[in-house]
Amino acid sequence: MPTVSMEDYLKALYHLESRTPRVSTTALARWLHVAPASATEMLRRLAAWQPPLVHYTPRHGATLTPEGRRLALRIIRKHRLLERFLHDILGFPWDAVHAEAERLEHAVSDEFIRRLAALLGDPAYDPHGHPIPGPDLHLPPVTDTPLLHAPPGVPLVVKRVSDRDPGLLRRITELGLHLGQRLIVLERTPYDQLLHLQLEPGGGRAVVGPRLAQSIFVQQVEPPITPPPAAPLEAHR
Amino acid sequence: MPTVSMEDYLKALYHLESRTPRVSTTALARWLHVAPASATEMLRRLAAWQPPLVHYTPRHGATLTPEGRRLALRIIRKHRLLERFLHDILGFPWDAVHAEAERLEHAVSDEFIRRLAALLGDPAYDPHGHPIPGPDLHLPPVTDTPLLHAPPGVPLVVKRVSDRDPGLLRRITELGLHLGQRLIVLERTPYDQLLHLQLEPGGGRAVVGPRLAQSIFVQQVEPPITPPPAAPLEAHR
DNA sequence: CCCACAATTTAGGCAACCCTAAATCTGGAG
DNA sequence: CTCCAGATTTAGGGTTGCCTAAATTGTGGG
Ligand SMILES: [Mn+2]
Ligand SMILES: [Mn+2]
Ligand SMILES: [Mn+2]
Ligand SMILES: [Mn+2]
Repeated sequence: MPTVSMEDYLKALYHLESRTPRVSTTALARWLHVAPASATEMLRRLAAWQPPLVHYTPRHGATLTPEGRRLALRIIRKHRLLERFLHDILGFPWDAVHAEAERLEHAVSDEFIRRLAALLGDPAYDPHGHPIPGPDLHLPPVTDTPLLHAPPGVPLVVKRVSDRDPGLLRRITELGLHLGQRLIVLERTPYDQLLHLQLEPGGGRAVVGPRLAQSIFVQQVEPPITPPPAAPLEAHR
Repeated sequence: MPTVSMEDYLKALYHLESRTPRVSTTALARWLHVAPASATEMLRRLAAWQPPLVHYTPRHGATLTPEGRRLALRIIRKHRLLERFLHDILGFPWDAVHAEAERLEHAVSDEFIRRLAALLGDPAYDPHGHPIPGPDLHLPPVTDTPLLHAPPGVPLVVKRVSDRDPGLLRRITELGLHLGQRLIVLERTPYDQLLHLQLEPGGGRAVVGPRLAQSIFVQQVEPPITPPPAAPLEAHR
C-alpha cells in the first residue's frame, strides 16, 4: 500500500544507488523533476514508514532498506514486463513503451504480472535490454559498458540502451542501431569525442556524439570459435 | 486530464442516469461508497470544470453534460475492453476482472486501447455481457430484462450479469449459469419470490432468490425457425 | 582555521479527496 | 398551509504531494 509517488521515489532511489551508495536529496529531486523540498518531504515519509523503506540521515542523503529495495525491484519487474508486453504484443514502438509502463506499473496487481510473465514466456530482458527481475526479484549483474568508454578496434554488440528519452531512442533507430547490432569503434575524435562506428556485418558507418555514446551500452563479442594461437601468459600484477 | 476520482464519479453518474435522469447526491455517494459530503464536493468540481461535465443544481441532483457523457463512455470502453483482455488473454476468472479493470482503466492511454481493441478483434461485449462502446462511443440499446421479471414458461437466454460483486458471480457460476445459457422459469414461489429454473438443453434445475434474479438479465429466445401459423394481425392502437 | 556558498531543510501555501458533525433546505404528510 | 424528517450542504479537519521563499548547515577553498 505505498502510494504511486512513493513507488516512483523508491524506483528512483534504486537507480541512483547504482551510481552512489548514498543518494542526495538534490540528485533524487533532479531525477524525478521535483523541487528539492519535495524530495526531503518524501524521504522523511519513507523513513517513517513501517517498516522503514529508507535509512535517512538529514543533510547526508538516504539509502534503501532491504524492504525498500524489495519494493523497488517489484515495481521494476512490473515496469519491464509491461514494456515487453506493450512492445511484443501490442506493437508499440520501443520509444513509446516507457511512458506507458510508467503509469501501468502502479495499476497492475501481482496476479496480473504472474499471468503476464507466463504469457510472455518469462522474458529475461525488456525491449531496451534491461534485465527483468525474476519472481524472486533477483537481477543478474550488469556486464556491459557505455559505448563512450569502449575500446576501438574491438568487435562489440549493443546490449542495452537507456529508455527514459524517446527522442534518444528514435535517434538510435535512425542510425541503424538496435539491440544485438554488432559494431566496431573505428575512431574517437579528439576534443569533440565523436565516435566513428562500423556497423557489422556489412553495415554502413555511423557517427555518434558523447550524449548518445553514454546512453548505449555494449559488450565485447565472444572471441571467434578458433581462438588465435595463445600468446604466453603475462604475469598479472 | 480529469483525475482518477473524477473519472470514477463520471462513470457512476452514467450508470445511475440509466435509472433516474437526475442523479441525487445520496445515490451517487452510496454507489461510490463515500460520504454524501464528498459527493457534493465532487459535483461542484465537475460543474466548475471547463467545459462543465455535469449540470448541477444544488439540492436537486445532477446530470451529465454531453462532454461528461463522452468522457464517461470513454472510460467505460476502456474498462470493458480491459475486462475482455484480462479474461480472454490472461485467463482471469470472470469474477476477478472487474476489480483489476477498475484500476487499469485510468492508467491506459487511448493508443493502448486502440491497439488492444484490434488485438481482441473489436469485441462487442465484455465477459459479463455488457456492450462495449465503439471507438465512436456508440452503445447499442439494452434489450434484456432482469430474470426477476421474466415470464414463466418461456425459453430464455442469459445475456448479461452485473459484475461489481465477485461473490455474486461465483454464485452464478456454481448454479451452472453462464452467458448464453438457455433456461425456462418453471415457477415463481409466492412470498419469498424464489424462481425455479429449468436449464436447457438437458440441464438440471436451479433455484434462485430475488437478489440473484435481479442481477441476471435474460432475453426471450428467438422463435423456432418454422413460426407458428400466423394469427390474423390485431389492429395497433 | 574560517567563512561563504551550495545543499538542504523549514515554513507556509495550494489543490485534490476524503471524513464527521452541524446547519439548512424541501417536499410530502397531515 | 404547516411543519418535520430526511436529504443535502456547510464547516472544519486530516492526508498526500507538490510548490516557492526563507532559514540553516556543513564543507572545501583560501
Ligand atoms: Mn511510475
Ligand atoms: Mn526499459
Ligand atoms: Mn476506476
Ligand atoms: Mn463487466
